[in-house]
Amino acid sequence: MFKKILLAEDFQGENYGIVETLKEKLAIEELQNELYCDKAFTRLKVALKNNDAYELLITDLFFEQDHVDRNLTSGFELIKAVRTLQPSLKIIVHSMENNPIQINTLFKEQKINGYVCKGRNGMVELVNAINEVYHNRTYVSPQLNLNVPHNVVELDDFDRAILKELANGLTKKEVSEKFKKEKITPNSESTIDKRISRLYDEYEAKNTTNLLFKLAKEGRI
Amino acid sequence: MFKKILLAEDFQGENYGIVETLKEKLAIEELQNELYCDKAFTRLKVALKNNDAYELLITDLFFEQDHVDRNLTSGFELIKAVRTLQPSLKIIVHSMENNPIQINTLFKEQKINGYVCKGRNGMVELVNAINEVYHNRTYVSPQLNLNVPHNVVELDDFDRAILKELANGLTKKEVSEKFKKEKITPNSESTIDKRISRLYDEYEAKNTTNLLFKLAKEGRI
DNA sequence: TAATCCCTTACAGATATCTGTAAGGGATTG
DNA sequence: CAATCCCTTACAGATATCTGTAAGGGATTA
Repeated sequence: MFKKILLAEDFQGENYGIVETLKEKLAIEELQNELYCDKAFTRLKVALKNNDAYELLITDLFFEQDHVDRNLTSGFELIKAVRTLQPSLKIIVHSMENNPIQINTLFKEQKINGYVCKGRNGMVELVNAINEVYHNRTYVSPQLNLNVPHNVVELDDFDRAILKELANGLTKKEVSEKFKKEKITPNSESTIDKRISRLYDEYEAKNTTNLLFKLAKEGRI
Repeated sequence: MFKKILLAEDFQGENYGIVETLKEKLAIEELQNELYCDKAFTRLKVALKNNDAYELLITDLFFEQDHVDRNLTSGFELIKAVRTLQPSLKIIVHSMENNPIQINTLFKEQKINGYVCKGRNGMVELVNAINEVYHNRTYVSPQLNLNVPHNVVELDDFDRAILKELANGLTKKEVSEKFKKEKITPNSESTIDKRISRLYDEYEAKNTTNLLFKLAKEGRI
């Protein structure tokens, strides 16, 4: 079994519940926990430097902001940072997120090893996930159906850049001007128009408001 | 200290974390926990019938749906039901909800005794809350300021009706026409315009897209 | 090399949005 | 009763949105 595990989870109750569960069900020699992404990252970094690297990271995706300044603000960012630091680290995500697209992306782009939904069976699943991942298999909560090829058209960086500004209430003209100022290309109003129109088709949206609302609800932006 | 406490919390990890914390920090003779509202309610009912009533209920507000049929689907409903069953029961709510209006309503209308936000300090606060409530005082997580609803202006039914249609991509003219057809008043394009403009002020939104996006992200619609 | 495709851009016209002004009516208040 | 407030509605003008057409350029392919 894993000898050294790090847990990143900002809810104190959940954090404690996981620690106690893992102590009880699995014989983990070293099990540390952190409430902040930055602290978790520092731990991983120091351990690696001391040739005593962690073998498994269990992390939440959403971390609430409080008075503490932070660099890494979410599990997504933590995972991304970890992957450049210690690419071989096993990662299990434990979160409320249930959007198959987001989760699929984590498996595909960040090569995470397991995904467990918080819920009524969360601890049982987490223990199973750790066992599976230890044996180099992946684990996904059974209630999730990741096979949704559907009309999944991925947003690219340009799409996201446009959508971000529109979400903030800029007009297309303002978006165009901002892109020109920031040397983002393409940047003509016309091209931006075209891109958005294409997204209307892809996401079956009727107008900008409808598009942004749908994407926000689906957790894509 | 309380002799008999019931916990209603659907996340297994959080549930376990709370139980272990209370076992460790407080000497509770009887501490039961349930993952479903209905089961919690049944427990309360049976205990009351046997003249062995619970003294405190700690409950979450949101309970995820799964394959199990359910009658009570949320902490709100559980609390409402409890108040007709056992009006004197002390209640502490432990949830992610941070909308002051919702929480204020719980204090005012349901006479809950404490409110603790899930978070990095959740367990410490929960223990404090239990102590306070035991001494007949109320407890509210310090990060919540219930007296300053700030920019929190509640949406009324008319607002919601308009926003729902805009989110679905209807134009204001179409919304007006739909309202006329469905005998929803007021329904002139002008009044709908005015309402939305008021919401721009209240939520500091720049246009419809920005407004809908903000509200969607805040989970208000 | 020529044909083709797709992206970028410009422009234009029909709608839609947003912000004023203003009139009328119901409810409240002095 | 009159003054006042607020809601509803109409209307108008300046912008913004959305959808076409079309021209030019780079990349791919026959």
